[in-house]
Amino acid sequence: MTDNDARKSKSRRTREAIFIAARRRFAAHGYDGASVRDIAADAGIDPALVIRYFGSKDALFAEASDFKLDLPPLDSKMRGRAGEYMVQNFLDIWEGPDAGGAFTVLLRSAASNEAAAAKLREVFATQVIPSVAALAGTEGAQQRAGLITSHMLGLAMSRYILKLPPVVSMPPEMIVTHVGRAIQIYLDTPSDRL
Amino acid sequence: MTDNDARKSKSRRTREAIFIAARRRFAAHGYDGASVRDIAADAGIDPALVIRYFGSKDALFAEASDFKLDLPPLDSKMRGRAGEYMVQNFLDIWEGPDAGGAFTVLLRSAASNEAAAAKLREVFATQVIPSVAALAGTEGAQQRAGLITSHMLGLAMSRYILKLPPVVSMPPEMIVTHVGRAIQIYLDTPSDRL
DNA sequence: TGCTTTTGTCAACACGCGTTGATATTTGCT
DNA sequence: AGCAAATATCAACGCGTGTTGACAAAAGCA
Repeated sequence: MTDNDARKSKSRRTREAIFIAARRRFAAHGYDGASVRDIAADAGIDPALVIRYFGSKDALFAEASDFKLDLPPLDSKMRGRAGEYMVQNFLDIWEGPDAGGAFTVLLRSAASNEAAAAKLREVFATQVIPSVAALAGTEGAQQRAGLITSHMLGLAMSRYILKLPPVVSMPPEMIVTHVGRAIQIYLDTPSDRL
Repeated sequence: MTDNDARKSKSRRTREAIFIAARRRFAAHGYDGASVRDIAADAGIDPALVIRYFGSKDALFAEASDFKLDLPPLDSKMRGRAGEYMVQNFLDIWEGPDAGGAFTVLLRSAASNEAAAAKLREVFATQVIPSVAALAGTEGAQQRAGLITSHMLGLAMSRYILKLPPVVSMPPEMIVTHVGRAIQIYLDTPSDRL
């Protein structure tokens, strides 16, 4: 047991164990496919504790699928390369140490779970659209964001959820180059030509 | 009861009623969310009949999610506009009279159901890749198909499954124009620059 | 040491699920 | 009409689910 762990109260540590197990299970099997009993088993505790710590399976899922995109602000120098930059950032998030994080949880369940879908729509409205607006102007930001998200979401689905073989084995640079270019076009298209 | 119906044996009609109800339920709620009892209720019959006619829920789902893309062959004249053409075709399928068909069933469940995901991968391998190869050559067809599918799949997710408002309300021509152009680029990029 | 609060276990509940076999009803044929 | 086959109903099974409340062990504090 590390010092770090020792400093945490026991309750905090089990709560975290449950949370981590839940995120992994939800990310791998979706909301329906991950049972409270499975999560409890992974965390090494009794199923009843899951409920005691989080109130309900729904509440646990809500917490496990909560996240912020916080796209780092764009350096003005790379205007014109914002597309590539966004895709690179996207890959970093999905393939970084926190893979299988809240985003995976959300996307895995959103297609068959209305609550998850609603949360995803909210993320889109409150985080994606404003980002795009800051980058390419308010006018037509919703359409731009819609087109960009269509591509990014499909990329995530193909590569991380459905695991289509050619998409899985594509080198990151290739994705950055080509998808980046497509997104750049969506950013650069003048509003009156949308 | 129409003549058409009258000609069908009673068993055939109930089988079809079950099938239609199943496709609707699966398309709307996914594999887990659609229960045999729900489907039976929609079809106006006993749950046991569902099993007697289809063997199991799995088998019913397999049948309800089976489909062929059969993209119409490209007229050589519209080479150079193949991207727009593909997107137009895509929209026709999704928004035509058979909306909520097998494709919706599959996509709605693929994220949280491995069998559905496998079937989607199979469609991609046996129908999408060859189509792209016929259009842009064998070389790099897998990567091209991967990039194109990333965009198309994401469009389907955004517009029909998750229903992101800006994407839902986009006029078809706008989608055809912009997404079509992105796909055209994926088709036109020389193999050695992939 | 004793008492209180925290943390965890256990058994059980009510429910919905897919599926089954026995039984009833309807249909088609002679 | 009467028998046989096709079609549909019903009740029940075993199972897994989320959740609950009663109880047990552990920890913190006087």
